[in-house]
Amino acid sequence: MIFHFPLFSQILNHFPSFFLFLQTIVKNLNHLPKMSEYNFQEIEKKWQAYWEQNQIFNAKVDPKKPKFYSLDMFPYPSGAGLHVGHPLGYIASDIVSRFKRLQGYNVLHPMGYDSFGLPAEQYAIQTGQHPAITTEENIKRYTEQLKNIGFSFDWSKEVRTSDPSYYRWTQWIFMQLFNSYYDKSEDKAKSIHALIEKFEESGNSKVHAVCDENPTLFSADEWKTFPERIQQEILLQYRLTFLAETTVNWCTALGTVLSNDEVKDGFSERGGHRVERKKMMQWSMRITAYAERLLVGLDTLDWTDPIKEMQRNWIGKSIGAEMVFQIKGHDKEIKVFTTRVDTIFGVTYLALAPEHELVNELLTPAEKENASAYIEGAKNRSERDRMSDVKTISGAFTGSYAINPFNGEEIQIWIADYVLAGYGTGAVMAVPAHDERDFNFAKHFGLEIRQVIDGSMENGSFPGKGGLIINSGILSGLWMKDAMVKAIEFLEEKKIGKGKIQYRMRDAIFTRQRYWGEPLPVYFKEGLPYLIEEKDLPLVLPEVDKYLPTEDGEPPLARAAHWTYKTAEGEFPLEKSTMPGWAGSSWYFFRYMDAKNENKFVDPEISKYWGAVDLYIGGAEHATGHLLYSRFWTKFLFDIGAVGIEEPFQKMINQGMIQGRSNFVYRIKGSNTYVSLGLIDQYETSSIHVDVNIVHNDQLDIEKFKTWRPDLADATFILEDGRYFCGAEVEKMSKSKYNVVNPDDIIERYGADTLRLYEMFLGPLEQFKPWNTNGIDGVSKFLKKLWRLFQDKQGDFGVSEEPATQEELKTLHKTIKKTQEDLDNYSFNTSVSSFMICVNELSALKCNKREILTPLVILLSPYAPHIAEELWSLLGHENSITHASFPVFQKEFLVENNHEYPVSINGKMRAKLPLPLNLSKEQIEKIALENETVLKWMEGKSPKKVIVVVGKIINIVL
RNA sequence: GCCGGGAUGGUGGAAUAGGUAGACACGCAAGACUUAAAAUCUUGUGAGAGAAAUCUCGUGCGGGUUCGAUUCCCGCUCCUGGUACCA
Repeated sequence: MIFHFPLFSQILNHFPSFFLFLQTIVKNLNHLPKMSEYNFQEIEKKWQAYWEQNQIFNAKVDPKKPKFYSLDMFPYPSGAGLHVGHPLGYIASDIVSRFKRLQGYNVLHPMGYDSFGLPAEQYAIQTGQHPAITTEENIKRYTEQLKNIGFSFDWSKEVRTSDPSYYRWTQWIFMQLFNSYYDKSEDKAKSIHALIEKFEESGNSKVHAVCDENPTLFSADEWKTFPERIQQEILLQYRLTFLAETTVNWCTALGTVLSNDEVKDGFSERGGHRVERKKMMQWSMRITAYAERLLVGLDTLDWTDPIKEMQRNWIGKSIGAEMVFQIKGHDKEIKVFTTRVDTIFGVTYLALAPEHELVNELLTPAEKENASAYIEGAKNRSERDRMSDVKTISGAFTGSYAINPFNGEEIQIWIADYVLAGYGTGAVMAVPAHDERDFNFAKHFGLEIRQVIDGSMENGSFPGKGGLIINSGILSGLWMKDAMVKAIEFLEEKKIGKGKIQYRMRDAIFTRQRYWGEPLPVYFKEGLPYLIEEKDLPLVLPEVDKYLPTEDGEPPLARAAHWTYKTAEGEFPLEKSTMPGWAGSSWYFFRYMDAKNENKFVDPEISKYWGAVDLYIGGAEHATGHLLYSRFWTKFLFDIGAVGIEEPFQKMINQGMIQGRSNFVYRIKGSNTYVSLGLIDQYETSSIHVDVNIVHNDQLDIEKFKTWRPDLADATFILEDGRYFCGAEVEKMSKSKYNVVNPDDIIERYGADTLRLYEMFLGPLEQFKPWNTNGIDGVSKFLKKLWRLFQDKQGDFGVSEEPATQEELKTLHKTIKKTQEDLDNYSFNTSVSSFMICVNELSALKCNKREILTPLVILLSPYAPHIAEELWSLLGHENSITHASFPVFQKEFLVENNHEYPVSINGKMRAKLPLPLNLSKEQIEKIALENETVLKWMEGKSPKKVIVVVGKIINIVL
């Protein structure tokens, strides 16, 4: 406000404000803190700058303090910026982080960016803009938005997966995987050199290691005579990351490999081009080596059961047996995996996947034409298509027969696309009587159905688990379990099979034919892969003229001018594929600990101190991808001694997505007239999305609406009570639905503290819920009310030094207790309520005592840190409130002497009796039965039973 | 299909070792302050009946256990997330 020299009359007119003005001058002279109305914009800027300048949240290793590592899933910085749904989890973890600091923990709370990814590449293809530039801009925007919310992130530890100083270590980890194999006897990854030593000593027949199917056996002498080429080929069968032929969805028109999601009915989702299943050399990670440890490890984790269950299903352990069937008139055999070897006498046919290696050989001339056509058709359907189409039963007879080794019976061999090439052996022994799919198939093609477990076949097939085996030769009369054991004994005795554990999980493909990803530190000599030298890391992504594949279908890196590697032996081509999105995100939680280290991916001493993540917050959509890969890499890094923990995320919470809430206006068809919601049934209207930011409490801001789009300038309205009400619906938050709410707008209007409180107040963290800005006034009012507690009658800062009353202390300690309990349960929404109750009660008590307000401000500081810092400093503290201690709950303030007993008569609450808590059951009963209201309800009857629960309730049964 | 999660006022939600359903907010209504508005404050607000006291009903639906059920058990309906022929 600008101050003019006022005329006397004006002074009189503005007497109160002039008086205040003088008073402010006086206060300033006395160096008393001055206080105006709650100006969140000024306060929030001030404290955000203070935190940054003073490095308040910089986490340093401190062995004297207990540590707490609180982590958010880092975002992909998209071009659209943050919407109001993104920070939900970040706010929750920030509250926990700040709370833990108050409890004396040394807290590591970092943030960074998962900045390799498709959208930036897609944008680059369209515009020619280098993805690094787009990414940089997006990160800048994200960081700015995040900083506005006042998170206590330690920004000095920021990581970006697309930064060469970061991905050199992603490449380094890849190299370690390349240089390792999985030793089954020791159940851990070991150096490939140890394997070479074993080969030199005794060949590979005694090696117990995870490797490709059917490795060729060799002796030590043979190994030594192999040329390097052969040796390298063999080693590749053992390395934890390896090159292998994999079937991919190849789209010639796009010149690229597509994911299953991108293929619909054999055509690309984008563009609708033909997609074929093609075998391609791809890098893979032997995650299957860790299947059992990934499964068992789940038991040690504090995650929700649904997430653990999803991982268990994904790993998909099944215990069964593998056995071979001889083929009639053929020297080859068919290997099958089954979990129900007990039903072997019920097998009436074998079914092979269309991709099975033997199918073509098995076709007899009579069946050839029909079956070949079937195979061709099935091949070009993606696995997902085949699996989602359960109802259509299809298959073709090969004309060949297999022999059941248990009874010598001849059974037909069929080709069926319900059998998947990628699981087990790609061949199934079909038992129609006890497997639903086999049953449907057998019925469809009129094959025999033979029952071998006692029970009724009325409802078709039945699994008969635990049942009695019948019609089964040597197994007849046994219970399922015993039959399994006996059958496996038989197989092993005859050397035609063995007990086997099968996992559904497959090795993870590790290459993408894309530009914007980490280059693999690999070059090729005579077609075989070799690692570049460690001193040459990082292998920096080269510049290319276009971000598209080459004309002959090579990945974009093939466009780079000199994509080669020089060694003493010459210059060799480098790998042209890049790493997948999950590479960088599988270990970032380690890098945060020691983000600037140039010699190691993390210093062992530092990683030992911070250990595992104590609280990980993120969406459940990463349940099987990111969380499984991170666990895999952590276990590997543990095996090679690079880190000290086997599980990265001890505790995890999955926040629910925030959905959008769209608003609609209703236009009368063929006009520019809009009808308010309550009147739409009187007109023929069409509903149109309207920007939620020009609607408040479902009432349209008509002036803003008219300027929203040029065609609306002359719109007319049919109102209800002079107001225009909009319709609403919950949908995904997206630009096209005009329901995106930007945190920056909320912060500008209400402040970051209000945003933080409101996001928490919205409901339980895990729950899916729509964002609705209606209601934000409640928390905004709450903060203003809190502010007023610190103001005296003149509106200046003023707190009383008087000791607090019992009632005031009770209010405070009730809130301390609740806040602490809620934080332990991650129930943030109820904490906000309890703060409101507390401030309401203190306002009613007109309490402005330092003894109460100081601890209250600390309680609030994790939720609303800016206002808390400001009040804290007004209370005379020099230090940040971050360094304060969480108030100690004292239960003596909550001790009650009386309880208002609800009196129920026949289960219905009829009266209330305030009684001292020290009364006995008998005394309470006596008083209750003499009470006037109670007597009225008893209508002169005598009670059958009186239940008294001391401190709770009285129930009288008539 | 299978495996999770859920359903409570006009709205978001609260309350589970079984013990007063609807805390806290939003919205709405009335009032105070104000020349006026904003802001702020006060009161009311599950539904139905009644002038009122008060009564009846009420936590998706139908049963059950219990003195007492939003909470536990059985059977449904609907919504939602995951997964998809895994032999």
